[in-house]
Amino acid sequence: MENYSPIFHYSPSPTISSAAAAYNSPMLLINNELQSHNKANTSNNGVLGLMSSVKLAAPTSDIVINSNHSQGRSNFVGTETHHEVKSDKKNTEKKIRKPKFAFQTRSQVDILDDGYRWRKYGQKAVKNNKFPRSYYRCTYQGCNVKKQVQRLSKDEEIVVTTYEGMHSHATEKSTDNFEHILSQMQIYTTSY
DNA sequence: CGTCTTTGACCCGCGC
DNA sequence: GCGCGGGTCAAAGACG
Repeated sequence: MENYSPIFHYSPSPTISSAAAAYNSPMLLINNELQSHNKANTSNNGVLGLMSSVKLAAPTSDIVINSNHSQGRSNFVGTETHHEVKSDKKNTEKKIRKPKFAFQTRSQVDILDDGYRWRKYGQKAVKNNKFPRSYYRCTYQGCNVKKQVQRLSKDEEIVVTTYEGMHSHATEKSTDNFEHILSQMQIYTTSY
């Protein structure tokens, strides 16, 4: 697999979408023209039907972002979960909760470029799913953000990307397209 | 040669 | 306690 392509041409934008900014969470660039690896023949313009249906989901949710386009196809549903993590290995059983943020995306490529650099550190077969789940960590020094990428076996075009943690740095790339999408989103918060 | 992926082993929590 | 499933580590290999 290749590295992330450094070529990104999103037009500059002065503002950051409120949703992603609120979470201080990685911004998903819903734009896969940069998916240079050829898992699927990306001979089209790189849209790959991504924009047609984007969803966000997670097993447990605190925050749900949902937006239904008038055509009923631009579905954008987001959930943020909190994951308990031990801060120390010893008796400091201080479990801190890390925010989790899962995107469910209809795409033929597994890896959605969100502007950050990720290093893959694991891959596991998932039960009841013929596709493996991949584990990535942000390579920025001191940034401990992780993400998981998983394709549903129910619907092979659905890719679930789960972010965990908050980036301590900015992306190197513009987040324009995502902002455009997020501008159409509504945010619903639910408490559990 | 440095960076990143691959992949089996290992660890840990949880349910039985 | 044991087995299973999910998550991580780390050595080895691939690649630019």
